[in-house]
Amino acid sequence: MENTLIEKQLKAAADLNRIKLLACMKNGEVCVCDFVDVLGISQPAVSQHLRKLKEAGIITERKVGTWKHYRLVEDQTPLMKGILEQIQPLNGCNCGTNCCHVGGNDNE
Amino acid sequence: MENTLIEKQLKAAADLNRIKLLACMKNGEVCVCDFVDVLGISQPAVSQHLRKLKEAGIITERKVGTWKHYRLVEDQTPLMKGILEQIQPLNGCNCGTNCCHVGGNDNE
DNA sequence: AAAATATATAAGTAAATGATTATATATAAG
DNA sequence: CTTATATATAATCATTTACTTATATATTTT
Repeated sequence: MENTLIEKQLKAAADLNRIKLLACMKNGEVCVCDFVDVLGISQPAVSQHLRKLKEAGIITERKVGTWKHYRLVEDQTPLMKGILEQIQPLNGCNCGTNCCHVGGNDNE
Repeated sequence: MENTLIEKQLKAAADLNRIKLLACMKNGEVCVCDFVDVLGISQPAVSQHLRKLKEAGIITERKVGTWKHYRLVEDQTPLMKGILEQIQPLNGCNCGTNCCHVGGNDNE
């Protein structure tokens, strides 16, 4: 893996809010609205963090109606595998439990 | 390992110049003057990068007369072990070969 | 002791970053 | 078709960062 990709992924991971986003996604898909509650920052701020993680190839997205579900990509680089192993999963933030569309959960 | 240490070490590693410093030190001790040539930045800039790596607990130093030799700490955190594995060693920058005191090498 | 050398610290600056508010887009619901 | 909802983008701003030059400290050499 070349140094520039290493740098890009390290930069993407080197932020406490983005670490928390990754910690959330260790349990599965999460939608944007959940992250807003978890991080206590504005929706656009969350959106921008997610974009940075996506551009580094760490996460991917899936559109579900109006919502967007984000998750870790399946084949992480060796670098990200190692980093993700060290991040403790964060519960209570995935769509299944407290998503914006609780009571009408459309995960299958 | 708690998230704040993870963040600190990721931030310390998430810079191309500091990645190169780490790549140099994979081969052993390096002194500051060597880094100046390798990175093409000023001596104070190098000094500041090294301080950041030191404050994150990634490297340590040893004083040798007027010089200071820097090296990776022996017991890296699991996080840093993983990251360092992905950084390719960079040759031609350690004290043994082109140090400021070539011809009077005092490594033992 | 004075001069030279290696490194660190301080002060200042430009660029990058992470937040905000405002707005745009897209889908869903009435 | 209008309104509401979820997310993204744009514009702006404050903070942090990475550099520079200037200076301080410590050691060695003369």
